[in-house]
Amino acid sequence: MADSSTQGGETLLFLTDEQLRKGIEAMFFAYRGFTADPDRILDKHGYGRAHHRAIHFINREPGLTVTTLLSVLGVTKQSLNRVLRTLIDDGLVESRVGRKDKRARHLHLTPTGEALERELSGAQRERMRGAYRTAGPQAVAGFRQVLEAMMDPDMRRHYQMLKDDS
Amino acid sequence: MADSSTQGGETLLFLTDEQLRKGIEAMFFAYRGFTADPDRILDKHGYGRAHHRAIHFINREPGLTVTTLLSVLGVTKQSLNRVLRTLIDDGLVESRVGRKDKRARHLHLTPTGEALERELSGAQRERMRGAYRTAGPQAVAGFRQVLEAMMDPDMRRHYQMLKDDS
DNA sequence: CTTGGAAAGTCAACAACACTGACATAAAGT
DNA sequence: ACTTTATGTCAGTGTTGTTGACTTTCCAAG
Repeated sequence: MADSSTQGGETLLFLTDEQLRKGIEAMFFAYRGFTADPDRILDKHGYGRAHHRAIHFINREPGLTVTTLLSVLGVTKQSLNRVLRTLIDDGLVESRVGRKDKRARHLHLTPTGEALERELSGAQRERMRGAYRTAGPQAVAGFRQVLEAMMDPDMRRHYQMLKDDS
Repeated sequence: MADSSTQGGETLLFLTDEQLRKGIEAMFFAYRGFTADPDRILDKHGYGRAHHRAIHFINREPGLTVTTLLSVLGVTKQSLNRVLRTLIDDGLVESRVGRKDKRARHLHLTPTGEALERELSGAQRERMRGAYRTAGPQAVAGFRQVLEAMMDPDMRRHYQMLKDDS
């Protein structure tokens, strides 16, 4: 099982099961840290992780439609609707009828929504910034490369859509 | 990539909000890919992610006690107990009364449990192996360094307990 | 030897967040 | 005119997490 593989002329990696498991557990434990800070903030406001995800992607791409958000998040419309409903009712998200296509609803954050978004992403960026600083610039590049390779192709498309600064 | 310079011997990273957000989304999308394969397998067997986590850590450290597992997973005993109950009733996990301390229950996988563990970890290792190969050996080191730095200290202890091979 | 507390298990209630299925409406496209 | 798309909603269900209360077992300290 702890095999090394020859990939026709490509880089050879000798990966033992132990090394792979270490990577698997790193994902598990790191993801917990990754969500810990936002979870605390969300709890204060009476929201959950699902609200965070919606807010994040509405902020990333203001005016995106419900269908687009649905495909990014990978959940059912019933599930998203429950979350979106509360955010709209609470005045964090605005749903505007499309001008060209009047069926579509374009989602925007209100000033209140933007304030929560900043609070959430600020905490998460601090965690990310700290990890980056500890690990160093070389590590950051590798981190992103491995994560990108780990995504399903559909999700990678959404990811690569984001501008990069690199 | 990440701009860097040296100041007082320490490497400084100049990280824009866009770069940090890219890292945040990488975590989000990658974690989805990371759990996708096991989720499909678990579904076939009528289990969920919580069962997977329990099986994983019992396999990693056979004979660990319920309390230890509780602290690794970071859930309440009521929540774990529900999951553990089904795994024991289904004959995947064995709960042995401690010899020294008869209150403690030491958890082991049965052959059936080990079979499911191999199925699950095999799929997850394949995904990890593929990502590693795509990204290259340099990237793998960075990946692990950033993830480790992202963990909460308590979780990092559990992570570092694992032997490494590297 | 008694007692305090730790380890484990269980019951009940509840909440967040996902799912399926069914159905309704409006508007766009053919 | 007919079909498809986008959205929203109602109802029901399942997994996984939470609190709180309570019991049994049993180690260990007084």
